[in-house]
Amino acid sequence: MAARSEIADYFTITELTREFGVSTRTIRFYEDEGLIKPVRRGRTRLFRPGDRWILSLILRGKRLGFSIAEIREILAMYKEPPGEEGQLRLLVRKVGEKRHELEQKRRDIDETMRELDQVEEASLARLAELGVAR
Amino acid sequence: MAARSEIADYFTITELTREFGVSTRTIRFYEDEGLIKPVRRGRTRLFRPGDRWILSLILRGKRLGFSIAEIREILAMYKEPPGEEGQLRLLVRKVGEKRHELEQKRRDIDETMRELDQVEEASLARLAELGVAR
DNA sequence: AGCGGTATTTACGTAAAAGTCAATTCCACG
DNA sequence: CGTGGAATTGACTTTTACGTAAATACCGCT
Repeated sequence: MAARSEIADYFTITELTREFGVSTRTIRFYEDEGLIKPVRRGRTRLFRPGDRWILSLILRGKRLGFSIAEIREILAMYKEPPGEEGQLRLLVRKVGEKRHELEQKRRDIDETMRELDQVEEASLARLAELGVAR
Repeated sequence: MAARSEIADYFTITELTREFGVSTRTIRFYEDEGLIKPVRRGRTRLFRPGDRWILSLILRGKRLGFSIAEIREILAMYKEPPGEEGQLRLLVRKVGEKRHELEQKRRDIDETMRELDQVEEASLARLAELGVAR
């Protein structure tokens, strides 16, 4: 039973590669970048649920076209809110900016979807013609 | 009046760089990649409205995290639908795949938005506490 | 004819995000 | 105890998407 680490609540790196479809190199890269910090037993990495959660956040960010640097920023927002007022206001502002970016992406998706709909419609219409003609 | 090309309906490369906030290098790169095909007067590029439209599609694709190769595929879908049935069916399938990708991105955006909402809420709550305490 | 400004071409450079490869190291098992 | 399979490390390589610089060309104006 090599698939499951013996002490529960820990994932091995290969479990995560299988679950998320990424390579070990990729996960190690994110660790080198300081995004994930798995604990170690000897030299081998042990990923806790929190690490797994962060990995999923990273991959989600990548799907949305965010760079590692941007993902790092987003992750930073998820830490406990700072105690100081100025930092809090700054955080609120950053959240607002990210929201605008995401709204733009949503508009981009909607437009693209509409265009794809038209492509499909035209194709189906053309197929119908062919079907009738046969 | 160097800003506007004298024969209407044509845009110069710098007009486009200004409008879209990209460099001439970027636009030329997309041309090298075969995505845009401006006409030439001598050696200088003249962009027609269609070229401008394609450029906006490319940049929209980039905002959504698509690679040049993926954008090339999407653009290919926008050409007149093929006449042959097999090609038409293939096109319809590709459109479906892209739609799934976009739907995934939309889910990703929604999740991220929800998390940002929570970050903002927590921050505002913390700010309120500080306000009260002062 | 000369000049300033804009475009083009060619070629090399580079940063981000991994892939690949080789050399260990660590174990659990027979 | 030694061996095969998973993990790690470090170094080098690759791909993508442009940046940047140098040399050259063209265009309208004076």
